[in-house]
Amino acid sequence: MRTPRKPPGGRPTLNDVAALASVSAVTASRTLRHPDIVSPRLRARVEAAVRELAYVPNQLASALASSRTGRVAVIVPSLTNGVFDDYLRALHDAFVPASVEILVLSSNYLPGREEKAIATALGQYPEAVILAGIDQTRHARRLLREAAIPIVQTMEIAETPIDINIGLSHADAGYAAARHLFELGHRKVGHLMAPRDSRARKRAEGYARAAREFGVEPIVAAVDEPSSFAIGAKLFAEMMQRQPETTAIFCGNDNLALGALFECQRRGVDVPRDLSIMGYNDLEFSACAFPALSTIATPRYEMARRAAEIILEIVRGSGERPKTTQIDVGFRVVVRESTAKVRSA
Amino acid sequence: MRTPRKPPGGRPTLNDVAALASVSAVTASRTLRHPDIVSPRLRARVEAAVRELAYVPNQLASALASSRTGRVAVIVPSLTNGVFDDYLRALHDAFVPASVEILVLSSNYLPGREEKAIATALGQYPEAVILAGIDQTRHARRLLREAAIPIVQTMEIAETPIDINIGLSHADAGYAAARHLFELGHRKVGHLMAPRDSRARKRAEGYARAAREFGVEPIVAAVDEPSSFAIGAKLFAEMMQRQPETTAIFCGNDNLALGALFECQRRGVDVPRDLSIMGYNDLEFSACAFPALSTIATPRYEMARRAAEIILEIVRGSGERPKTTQIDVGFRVVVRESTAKVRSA
DNA sequence: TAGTGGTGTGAAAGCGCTGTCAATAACACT
DNA sequence: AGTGTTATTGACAGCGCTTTCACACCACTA
Repeated sequence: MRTPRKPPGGRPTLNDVAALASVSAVTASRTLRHPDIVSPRLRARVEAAVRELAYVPNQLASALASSRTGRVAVIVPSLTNGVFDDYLRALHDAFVPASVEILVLSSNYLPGREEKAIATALGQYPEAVILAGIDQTRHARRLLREAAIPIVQTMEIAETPIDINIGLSHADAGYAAARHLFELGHRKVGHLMAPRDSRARKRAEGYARAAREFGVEPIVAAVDEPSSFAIGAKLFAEMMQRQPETTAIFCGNDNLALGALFECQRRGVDVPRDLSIMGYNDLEFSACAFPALSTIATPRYEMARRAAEIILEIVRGSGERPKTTQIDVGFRVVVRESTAKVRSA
Repeated sequence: MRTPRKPPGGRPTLNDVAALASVSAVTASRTLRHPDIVSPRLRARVEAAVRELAYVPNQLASALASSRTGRVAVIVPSLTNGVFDDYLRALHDAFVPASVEILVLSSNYLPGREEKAIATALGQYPEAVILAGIDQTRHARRLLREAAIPIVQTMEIAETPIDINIGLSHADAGYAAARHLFELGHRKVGHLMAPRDSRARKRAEGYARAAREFGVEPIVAAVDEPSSFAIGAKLFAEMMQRQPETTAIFCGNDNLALGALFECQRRGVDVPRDLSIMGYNDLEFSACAFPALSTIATPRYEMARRAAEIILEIVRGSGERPKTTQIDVGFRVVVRESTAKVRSA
């Protein structure tokens, strides 16, 4: 005589619902899953039982039995970073109405953490995985490939995508940002960056390329910390000490840019008269800052929306993969008030 | 002769690992779960098989069998909002090392959505639920109670908590913010708010109470949209049109405050000489803005950290509930540069 | 040599649900 | 009444894993 493993009286199960409604478990299951194919009387009975017991289906068991989890895993480097606001909002907007759950994991910009996050995510048997970035470890790539589900790498364009890829070239965008400053006549153009983000490193490459092209020396201030407003101010201070004659800066992201802008205001440096500031990402505050930040608009909402669409298409639809497996969503140079022609001193 | 439901050749299972390592499934399971109680030789064999097959345990099946999901559900009103950055970071910091998974769901500040999110969360059989806010619907409260797991309501202090409650009084904090301005001699003190957030409404009550106490007329500009920098600018513009003689504003959050500050700069309104601005939350940018924003510091990291600690204590520890079930973490009035004595005009 | 206790491993059952298919009920028609 | 057709419901097995308990094996003691 073995004792039952769990004492009775836990949360109600489908069997409890079925018993209360005097039907079989299968029928109860069907009623919940396909309410429109059972008779109305039965449906009413089952639904009453559900309410009466405050029954919540065990999604674990359901997923295990049906091998459909209705879940999509999203792995982003950081939650605490305006960049992924629009991105996650787009995913919500697309997936919630389709009653697909979103499992968000964060990797803190560490490839090792990302690999772990990917393994964790795959353990949940998601029906697709959306990644921010393209720099997965070897093992992570293998795990993803063997999962045999749609994998979407976003944010960046990859040379060799794992599967589907929607993004833009951060090197090109960084180049365009720097070029914008050079074309305004600036020659002492600094770059502020937080290199922990691999995409920031690519933007820096673009900046370096532009500098080479215009025949000027790159000036970079970097710090290995998560980027923030305060870091922007700090890097700006550092740069002005090292290179006081700098007339323009390109910041690896808008947070750094705004931090730098604040520091300018604090020091009485007039932007853009004395110094031009170029941001990156076009976050919400960038348009209403004073002066409004010139920046690179990256279509983050768009990227995530399209990722979601493609996934829904594959998972819900015919199951066929779209032919286009790589989409370059591009970027836009947004010129506002914080950048201006260099003063012919 | 029934065909198998799933074609073979999907992802490897524990059985595959066991077969490759020439052991039974039980042993393989044990090896993965308690590596230190099996013989080293065996462990090496099993681990080799795991690597060879790129095996990822099916967390669903594991959770179902053990009725332990190792998962905590977190329901926040918004991901796209600096307020929950520290909060989620604290949860990560506490739970990830304890290998507890965090399931983050967002309710978009809609009680109906929150109820749905709660049901979804409970379907995952989390071992605890952390809620931001205290305004759950009746049915949601019932579901939570019947789940018989630790429920932590955070951010606000509740009259009648569901279970554990860690927060602060937003009415008192709003009162303190307004009072700070009144004590600086301001009498025309406006309040900018986005009332979709119920905590913002409570701060507004505190503001109204302070206004009553100081015998002045409350002036409120509100808009039923998610708060943002742009909305802050817009509400400020609206308020200055209606009440041009306003000398101070209390903003329901720092985003609104910064938006208002930008608008001041744009209009040439000197902060704090012409106008004092008080924010709320003490987000990262508030300290480095120029002028640095006076604000109310809410210990969001702390709240989440303590929530996590209590949960880990209950789940991992003795299983006993701590006696203290409600913690008021308080708040701090942070006076920086954006608020000053009213000019005796 | 039998007995003891510890260590390492495996067989069986079942977590809560769903897919499949068979069974029944309900109805129209010849 | 008998047959066929459709709408509705139920029995069974199994998803991949863990728990429990039994068993095999070994060294050691008496």
